[in-house]
Amino acid sequence: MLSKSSKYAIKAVLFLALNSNDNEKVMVKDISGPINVPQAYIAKLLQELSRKNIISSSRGPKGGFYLSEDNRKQSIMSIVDVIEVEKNFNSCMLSLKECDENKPCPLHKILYPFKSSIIKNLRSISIKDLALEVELGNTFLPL
Amino acid sequence: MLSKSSKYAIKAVLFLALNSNDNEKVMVKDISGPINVPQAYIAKLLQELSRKNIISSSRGPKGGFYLSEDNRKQSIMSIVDVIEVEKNFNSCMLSLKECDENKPCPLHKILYPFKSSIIKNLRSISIKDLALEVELGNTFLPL
DNA sequence: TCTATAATATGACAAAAATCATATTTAAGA
DNA sequence: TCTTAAATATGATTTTTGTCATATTATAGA
Ligand code: FES
Ligand code: FES
Repeated sequence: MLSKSSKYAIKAVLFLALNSNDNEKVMVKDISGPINVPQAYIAKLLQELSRKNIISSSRGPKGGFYLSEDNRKQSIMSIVDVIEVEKNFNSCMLSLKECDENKPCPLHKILYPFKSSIIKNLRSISIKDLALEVELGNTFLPL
Repeated sequence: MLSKSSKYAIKAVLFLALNSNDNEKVMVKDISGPINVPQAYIAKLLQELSRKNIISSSRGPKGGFYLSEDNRKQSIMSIVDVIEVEKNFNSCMLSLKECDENKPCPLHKILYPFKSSIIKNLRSISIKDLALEVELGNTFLPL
C-alpha cells in the first residue's frame, strides 16, 4: 500500500505538526524515538522533505525541523509524492504502465475506483487536518 | 498495492483460465511469453500456487499447468494470499501491526474503509468471473 | 571571529524482493 | 524398461529498498 519510507515520513511530519512551529524546532534525535524510526533513516527522509519544501528546517545551534503555517496546509499526498520512489501508487494494478480506460485490465473495474478515491482523499486532506484529529483525541499517533 | 509477484501470479492464473483445462495443459515456457514475465520466475510462482492447490499441474511429457473446474471457483484473493509474503495488505497503513478500531492511527478513518472493501471484493470474485470478462471482451489481458 | 551544534550530502552496508540456474523427480510413450 | 519431457526443489545472483556512518556546511551565541 504505502512503502515503509512513506509511512515513516507521514509519522514524522505529523509529529512535527504536533510538536513544532516557527520558533520551536525539533531535532532529529528527538523525533526518531517517539515515532519509533531509526534516527539516521528518518534524518534522510526529513532532509528530502525539507529540500522539497514539505517541511522546514534550519541548521546550527537552536536549529531543527519544524512546520510553518504554509507547510501545514499541504496535503498528505504531497508527502507521499516526495518519498515514494516508484509511482506504483498511480499505475495499473496488473501490468500496464498506466491505466487505460479503453483497454482496462481484468482488475481495473474492481480496483481502480477505490484507488482513485484513496488518492483523491490523500490529496484533499491536509497535514493540519490530520494533526487536529490527533489533538482532539479522535486518532492516535503511534508507537 | 500488490507486489510484482502477485501481479505476475494473477496474470498467469488468468492466462491458464483462458488457455487450459483438465486435458489441455500449458507448459511454463508457453506461459511466460504471452504474459510477459521471465520464465524461471513465473515457474517458481506457479509451483507455489500448485503446491497450495490454487492451480493444478502434472509432470512428465504431456504435462503442464492447468485449471480444474474447482480451481476456477477460487477467489482472486486466494492467489494473493499464497504469493504475498508480507501480509501488508492486511495490516495498518501507518505503523501498527494490526488495525485497532479503538485506537486508530491518523490514516485509519480515511484509508481503512477502502482497503477492507478492496479485500472483500478480491475475496468475492472468482478466477472464473474475471476470465469470463476477458472472454466477453470487457477487459483485456496484457502485455 | 571562534566554537559548538545543528542539518546536509554522500555513499557504504544490510535485508528483502525479484530474477536466474540447475540437479532431481515424475510420468508418457516407444 | 528406457528415454525424454515436463514440473519440482533448492539455492545462487542481482536489484531494490531500507539502514547506517561520516565528512561537510551553516548558524547561533560567546
Ligand atoms: S488498467 Fe489495470 S488497473 Fe487500470
Ligand atoms: S490503525 Fe492504522 S490503518 Fe487502521
